[in-house]
Amino acid sequence: MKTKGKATSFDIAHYAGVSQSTVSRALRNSPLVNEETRKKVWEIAKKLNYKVDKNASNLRTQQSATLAILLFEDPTGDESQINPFFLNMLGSITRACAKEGYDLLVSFQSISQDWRAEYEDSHRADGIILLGYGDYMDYQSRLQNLLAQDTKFVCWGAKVEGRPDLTVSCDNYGGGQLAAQNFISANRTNCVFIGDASEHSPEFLTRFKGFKDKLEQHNITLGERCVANAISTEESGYHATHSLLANNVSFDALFAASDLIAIGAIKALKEAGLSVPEDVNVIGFDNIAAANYITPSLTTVQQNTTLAGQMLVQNLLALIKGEQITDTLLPPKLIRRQSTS
Amino acid sequence: MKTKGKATSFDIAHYAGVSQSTVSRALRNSPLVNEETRKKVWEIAKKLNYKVDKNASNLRTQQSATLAILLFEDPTGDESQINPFFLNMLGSITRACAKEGYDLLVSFQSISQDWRAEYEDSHRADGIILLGYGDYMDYQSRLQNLLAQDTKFVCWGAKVEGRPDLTVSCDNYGGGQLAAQNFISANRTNCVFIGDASEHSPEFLTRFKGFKDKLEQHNITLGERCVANAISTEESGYHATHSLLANNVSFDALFAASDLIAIGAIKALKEAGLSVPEDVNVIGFDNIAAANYITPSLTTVQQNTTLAGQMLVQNLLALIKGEQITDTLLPPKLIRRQSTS
DNA sequence: ATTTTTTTTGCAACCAATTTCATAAAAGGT
DNA sequence: ACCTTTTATGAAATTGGTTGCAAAAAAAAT
Repeated sequence: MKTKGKATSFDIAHYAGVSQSTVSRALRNSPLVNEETRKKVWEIAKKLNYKVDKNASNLRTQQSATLAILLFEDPTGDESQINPFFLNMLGSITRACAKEGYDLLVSFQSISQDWRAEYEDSHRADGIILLGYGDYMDYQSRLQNLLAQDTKFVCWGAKVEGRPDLTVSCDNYGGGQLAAQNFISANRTNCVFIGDASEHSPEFLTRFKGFKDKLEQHNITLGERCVANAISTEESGYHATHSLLANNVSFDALFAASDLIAIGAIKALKEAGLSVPEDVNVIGFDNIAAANYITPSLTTVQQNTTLAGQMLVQNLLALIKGEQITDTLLPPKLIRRQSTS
Repeated sequence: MKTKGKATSFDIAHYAGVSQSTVSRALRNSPLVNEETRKKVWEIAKKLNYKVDKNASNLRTQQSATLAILLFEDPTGDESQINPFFLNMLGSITRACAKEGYDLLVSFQSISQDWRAEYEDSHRADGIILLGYGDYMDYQSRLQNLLAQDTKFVCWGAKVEGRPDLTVSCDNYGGGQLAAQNFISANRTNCVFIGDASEHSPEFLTRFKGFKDKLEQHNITLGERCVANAISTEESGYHATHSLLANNVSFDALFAASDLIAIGAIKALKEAGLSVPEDVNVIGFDNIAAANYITPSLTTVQQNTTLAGQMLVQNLLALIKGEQITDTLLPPKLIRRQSTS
């Protein structure tokens, strides 16, 4: 038994002495075909090493059993390094997809450029997952576009009031509160926040709000001078902390909007002769692998990436099925390590 | 202008008052169509937000502009953590694909199970990239299968004599030599190696060989007792080093087959009251992010993941085009940090 | 033996593009 | 004006499955 090129269902039909439709039915285990026939067809299919042509199949059925993920690059534009947190998310999303029998198309996107969010339009994918920090203000009109085209998609990240996209996110507000509570318990009341606390980074802003509100509940106010802007990189965290110190802001507790920022901050503190946690308590956000490796190891608000991946996929699939779904908020968890006392 | 459902080329044809064939040609910028017609078609296409249906297109052209990557899980079976080195590779491969205008299908695979390497057979992808450590002996027959089916694929990892697959890999032998050379220069001659130095992990074995050969060139022999078996995890590295110490093997230089192993090793050394680098010099392999964050920071043999991703994609595309390609060996580079003196 | 019901099967339309081939229209040459 | 060449277009076949519909075959009921 031999074939030139790839075997098709017609080849099988020929060898099995049945029609091609019957082959198709047999292979999809349709109850319409006789048990014997089914067996014969499967046997021959295996012998010919036949595989359904997904293009043909998808074309006919108008679906693809594939999801796409758009990863928005960090604003750094740094070619070499990808934010480890998102790499983690990518891993868990891939796993979640596999579990549901879906394939995953991966694509990196520059925020600045036009999205190549054509996957769903071009029938490559049944739905899209959007993932990434960055200036969310840019997204707005594009999200509207996706909605207008009735594209199925879910976003990772903060829910923004008035934005109609479906999101899965960590409870950033609660996470900020956790950090504040920890400082309060340790009686560290001279707090600073490092990170972009503007509407350009809704996640960071929400973390900041939770942090600030919890502090205020305990009559601690966070002055303007106690907030230093930073994007989610080590360098940015380093510089922000550095300038804070240069401005003679004194503090004994530092909450960073992300672990990378925290790592940079610790470096700046050390260089300034301050010790962590004795002089300054530090808490980060994400719980990336490095948080456990640095010295002192970093206390941080963990985002459950495994669960996040699962929920993103699950919600997207539900959305595709036409079910009514709502935004999902995942509980954060404080991982205590050496950087807090 | 409105459409129910997605617009097709027929819709455009209708609005443009031309045939569907002409629309297809116009959109693909065929020189066969008149400039005016082309413009009109493009305009209408944009207005209708038309996107070529990839399923139909791929079905007809028998190609997909998509590559697939199979990531083999670490033998640990640990659900939560993915080897950061491979995550990095995934990132750089994704980038390389994007640069070449290809999409990437990602799939995690358990080595134990049957591969779902059907992407190419089922016309989902034009070629496959295989990535992962693990027991390569298992792969053998499966690789043969792929070859028999004329599937286009390239592997990341050590070239194994007699195995006919095309590989892109780091010069592991040279990397091992680099490590040895460094120890020799520092006059550290009581060396040990941690990692699976068997044919089950050809990469590790090659690193070991390079290490051992270079030492022997300087009349230093590496006894059997100086090799401790470990897979590529922190825990495994910890335990291997621990048992080495328990067996009273004394050494002043340790070469780990991977950074994760090295990190575990350093932990074990510290616990045994040994200091790094004073008592023991440690060198790892990979240069994962954590290598830079641990204390002392880890001297390691860097694998250039960016280049690796590019070469994998580049070679695979060449292979698909039918070009003659050869195995690629990438130069390793020693990154000196605090763990060596 | 005949009718009714159930189980299997095949024909052919369909999905949305690409591409070959034939042909019409326009341009160029004498 | 007539023939040749060039340019632009459309009709229709093709890709490999899936599925509605009609019909044949088998089983059950009368």
